[in-house]
Amino acid sequence: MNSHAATDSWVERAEATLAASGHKRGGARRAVVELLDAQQCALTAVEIEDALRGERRRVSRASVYRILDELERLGLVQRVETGQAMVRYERVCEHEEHHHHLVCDSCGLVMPFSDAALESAIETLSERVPLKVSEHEIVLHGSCSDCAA
Amino acid sequence: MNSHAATDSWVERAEATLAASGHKRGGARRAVVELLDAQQCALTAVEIEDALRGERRRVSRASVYRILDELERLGLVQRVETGQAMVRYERVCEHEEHHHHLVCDSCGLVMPFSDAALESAIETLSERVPLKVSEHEIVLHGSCSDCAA
DNA sequence: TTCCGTGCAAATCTTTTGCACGGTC
DNA sequence: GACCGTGCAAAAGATTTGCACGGAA
Repeated sequence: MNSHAATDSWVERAEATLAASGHKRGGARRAVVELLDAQQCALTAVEIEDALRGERRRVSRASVYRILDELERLGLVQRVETGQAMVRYERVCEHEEHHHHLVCDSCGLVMPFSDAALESAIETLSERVPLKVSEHEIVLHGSCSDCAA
Repeated sequence: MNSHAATDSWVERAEATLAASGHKRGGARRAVVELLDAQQCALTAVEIEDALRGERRRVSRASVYRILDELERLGLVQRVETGQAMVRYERVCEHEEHHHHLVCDSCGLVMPFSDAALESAIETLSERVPLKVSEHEIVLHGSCSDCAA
């Protein structure tokens, strides 16, 4: 029934990957997965808990952390370290442009950005470095338009 | 006696900046400053505490955090988020090349690197982005030569 | 029926804070 | 002598873990 076309949504891929790795379904995890799929940018565990409490169904914070942990292990989400108190998480899309983050140190706003020149510099660089590079994270800090005004 | 030439060491600049901002001297802070000056790369608060316990003089962890916090506020050290449990800190040198970090996710090793093309990509990019960029942090994750072997 | 997913509460770990004492200016 | 720097212990905040129950297979 399910297609395996390149247009599969992230939710579908997540569910499939979870099933393939021997997980049963669960209401809390489904809610988290659907919430993450609807996001523009990275969320903290607490933000996820709060969003779900109002919207879909209540999910305990412990479950949020456990679910994020498992999704990360399966490569479905990635951690984003913004230098703020809490770690953020966002879905990893196969067919989408790789992006990084802008952080406003004044109000905490986090925005995504992407830049081809930057990616290419990273790629070139990765081969000259004494590390078998698997991932990279870039965060620009500063003041957003509102805060700089 | 002290010169103010461009060859002033980081320790000297740190002491001068601290004095200028109204700080008295203190044995714990001097020990932390000297330890940081001797480092090749970023340390955690706990690593600093441990290193000092053996070497110079015992410094309480609370003091380590307070000292790092103050040094960061004065622009003398910078935080490095490696995605590991604890934040790392390293001195900021005026006359030294800006650098970033390689992190081995397997053994935790942290190494510095620098790359002109990367910096230039960041610089160009910073002007096109909806954020008044003040700093940037780049971390490459992977396996070091030992762990990849 | 078996075992996983989840909630709750307690534990753990990192970082911060309150308070008192001793040193610097 | 006034005030800052520091240690100690407790607090605070984020994340993890132990345990028991209910739901999925």
